[in-house]
Amino acid sequence: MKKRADFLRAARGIRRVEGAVTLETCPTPEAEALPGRLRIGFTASKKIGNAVARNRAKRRLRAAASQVLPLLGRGGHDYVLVARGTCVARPFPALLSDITTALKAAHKKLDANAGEGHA
RNA sequence: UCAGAUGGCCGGGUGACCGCGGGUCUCGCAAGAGGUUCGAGGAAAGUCCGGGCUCCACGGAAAAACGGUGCCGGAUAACGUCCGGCGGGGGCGACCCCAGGGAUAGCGCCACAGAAAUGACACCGCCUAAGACCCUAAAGGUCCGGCAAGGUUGAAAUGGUGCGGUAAGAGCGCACCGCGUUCCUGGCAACAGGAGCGGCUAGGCAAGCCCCACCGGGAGCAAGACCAAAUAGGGACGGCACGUAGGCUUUUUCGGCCAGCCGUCCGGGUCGGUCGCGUGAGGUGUGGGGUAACCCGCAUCCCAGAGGAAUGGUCACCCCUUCAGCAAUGAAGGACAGAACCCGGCUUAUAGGCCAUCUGACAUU
RNA sequence: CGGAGCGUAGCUCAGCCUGGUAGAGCAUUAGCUUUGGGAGCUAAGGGCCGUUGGUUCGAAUCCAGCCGCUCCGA
Repeated sequence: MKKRADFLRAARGIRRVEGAVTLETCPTPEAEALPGRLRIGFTASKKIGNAVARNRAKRRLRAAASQVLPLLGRGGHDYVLVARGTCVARPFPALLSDITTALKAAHKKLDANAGEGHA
């Protein structure tokens, strides 16, 4: 994801804080959606540090997401990973587990919401 | 062995996989794909100095104002930097620290204390020799005076110590030290040493104002150069409208100028783009000069560069640190920090480690 | 990129230029006043002057280096 509007829409969706990351997700809008495709974005604010630290945080998140999301991600959804303060110092396996648990929790909540909607 | 001093260097290593930015080659109409190569630092930081580069101003320049520098010599493109000396201070020593010109150009300040804080002074004191007086046998007392040794204060008191000298004293005289000055010797010089003279007249503060010498024109890569949309506006040429409507020429007539529409061309500027932009006060090796900073010759290499964004991630083994453990081993961690026009310095941050030279103490031979 | 200014008591500021004693208001504490509180009056406590060096006999003050903050110009 590149556009600011996409990030804002995801921020209004489901939020889940876990360890060194914040996960935000929502369904991809109809106009942008392709069957089976999920979209992902990364955010690192100035709280993380200078440009080097921010970029490193985003790179680590990108590396971790490329391992986790092909297994657990759902098509037709947008995901935003926000780096938190300890993201650069966090061990890589811990980062992976953070994203995994955040994803599972978010999906559970998503299913519950969908159930209510249908009922 | 312990404790130090100085100078220099490194700032994790190797391999595998997956990525990112620039250049280049191939394929492709293009989007892009693939190959190949390069891709952070000693401080890239703070922006405290100096320079290159670019534009502006200017007759070479000089002066005023303002700011800066401040022992001497050298290095350098230049510097407030560096090197070597000198002087002062600290340390047993290796060595370290110093904004270190001028206080007889002038102004100003020196709290409290103290008699007195600078055209020095006389509180406690010291002395009665000479002069006058009282009493007189003498001693003594008073006046007129002389003195600054001793005491007290303070950061600092017109130099210090000793001897002579004296009524008591005083550079009053002498010796040594300090200070000033003249000459001689050594040194490029700062300065050092020696001799003579002055007798002390010259307290401290210039990181108070100031004086003297030297330096500085101003701005900064968002500098600056080039290419160049749409729209609005400007100019030139041609055509249309053609004597009606508008403005100016004080008013009216005449006349003149401006103003309308269309087309072509031109130039300026905005959005945007390109260059500036890395062959350089360059790196490495080597030979030479110099005590050194540094300089010269030869060979060789091309070595980041963007839009603010790239220069990384993961794993394995090794290295180091901490913790646990008898050990095997296990766990946790790996400094300060990230180019943006460039270079020379300064300053500040920095886990840990390596090398060289030197000093002191102790022990052994 | 270039320049200017400010850090002093819990808070807001003087004092710095021209160096020797850090002070004011609010706040705090105690007492008086009031039936009690507020207001008022009186008194007290509270500061290594941002930090590290230097100059000086002596530094909040002068000088330099850092740290933090604010403002201005391009």
